[in-house]
Amino acid sequence: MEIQGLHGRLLADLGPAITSGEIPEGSVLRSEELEARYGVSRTVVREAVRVLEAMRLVASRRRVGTTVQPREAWDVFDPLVIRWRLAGADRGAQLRSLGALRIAVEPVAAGLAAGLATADHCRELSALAVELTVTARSGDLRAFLRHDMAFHALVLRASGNEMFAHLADAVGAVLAGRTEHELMPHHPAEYAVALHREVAEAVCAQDGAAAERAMRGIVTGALEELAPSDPV
Amino acid sequence: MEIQGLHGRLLADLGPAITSGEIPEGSVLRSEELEARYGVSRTVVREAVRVLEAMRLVASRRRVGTTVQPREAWDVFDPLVIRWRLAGADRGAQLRSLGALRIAVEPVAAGLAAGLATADHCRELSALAVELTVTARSGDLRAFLRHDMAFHALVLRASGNEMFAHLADAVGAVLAGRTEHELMPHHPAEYAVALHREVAEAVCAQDGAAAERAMRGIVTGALEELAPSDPV
DNA sequence: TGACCCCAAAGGTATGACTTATTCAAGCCA
DNA sequence: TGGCTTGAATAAGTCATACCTTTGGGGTCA
Repeated sequence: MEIQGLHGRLLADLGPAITSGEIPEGSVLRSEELEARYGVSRTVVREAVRVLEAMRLVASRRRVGTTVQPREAWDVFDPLVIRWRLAGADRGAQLRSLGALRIAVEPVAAGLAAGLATADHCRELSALAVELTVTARSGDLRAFLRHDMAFHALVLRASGNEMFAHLADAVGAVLAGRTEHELMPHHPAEYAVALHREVAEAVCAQDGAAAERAMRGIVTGALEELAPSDPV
Repeated sequence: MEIQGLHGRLLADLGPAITSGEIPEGSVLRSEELEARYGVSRTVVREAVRVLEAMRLVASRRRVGTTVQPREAWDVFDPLVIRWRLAGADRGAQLRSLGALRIAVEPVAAGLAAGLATADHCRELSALAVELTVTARSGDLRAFLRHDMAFHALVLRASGNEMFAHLADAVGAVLAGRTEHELMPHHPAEYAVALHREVAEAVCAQDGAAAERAMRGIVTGALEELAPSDPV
């Protein structure tokens, strides 16, 4: 997944530095300076800058240099930007944003999936619901996480909407981040697991409204656990 | 907005060619060939390719070349990818995807906005609702579109969620595409305009549930007009 | 048949020369 | 004084070329 080559390394260094605020908005990076700092050639610097520019993290102008853009300009849907922000100081804000996005998207995706899911989808979803139940009871958080990610990714894929499907990674990152940061109880709440079973059943029964309702319960519950006060 | 420079021109040429399927999945582009075809230097080709690679439209490998990726790999949230697809053969699929995304996001955004909107937001939203009513009645579709885009963008911004806010352009593109392609009745449906007024009122009254309900009415209605049969 | 090796092909990197746009300031005119 | 023109400095943009590195594929040999 990681971009290879020197420009990839540069990108992996500059990107997080910008999204974390270490290089603040308005900073000016000059090519020559970057060449010297990283000991690479113009070619490499230019390619990395071009990619950052496509993400709207920076903007280069002649005679001025490459300016770090204000955060409102950033392409916050770019997978790399999301990952960098989740790994850095912005983690909290990013998790809240994604939480709201989940609230919006996942219930609708579940509703659509109920109308489109194949028999295979249904089987896999049911199996995952069982796994979730088992691993929640045994307290195996790692396995629970793995199945939880698979469950949500499957629903998003089964929705038949490519944009929803592409949010699977981001949703997975949220779930993973929650577990990594010990924001999960040692045994996942039973009500949440029950809701997952409900989603699976509703999808298999092609009951879109029920699937949507159950999924809405899951995501709103998740956000409340994360930030009880401020649901933005 | 458009990226300047030769690499920008290359990008603006290759991007649409790929998203439209003119250059099909699996095609291999060699740098040398692109240099010749566009009469530009290695530098320029490489920078353009690097950006396309960041969008996951292509992947380059040594000894092989730059391969066009399958559409499932594309970063479908990238603003440029969205624009290119809307402008090309994929227009229909892209509009349906975005329609579903609107159904998911806009009601939630309206609900959040009700809890966060400032007095200024409220004033502007109410003013836009009035404009919508007037221009709908007079049949001035161009002005109606302009205010409609402003209305939805404002709600998304007022939601306080940066990811929602960034969808404003995409939503605007959907609305614009609808008008451009004569998919609108000459006089926008009165029920839709009434729902816009309801959203404005609910947001001003800080009634999140009502705002969400009214907005849901708008977006589901919009999608049904667009594709009565298949709401994916 | 299969394992191994070698080479050519294509991208990756480095570098120097040159071009072009843009800012900033000095100078000029009103 | 104030605004306008002009010119020089600067940093990005482009080009051409040379060389490095990886890797797929074909050929060889056991």
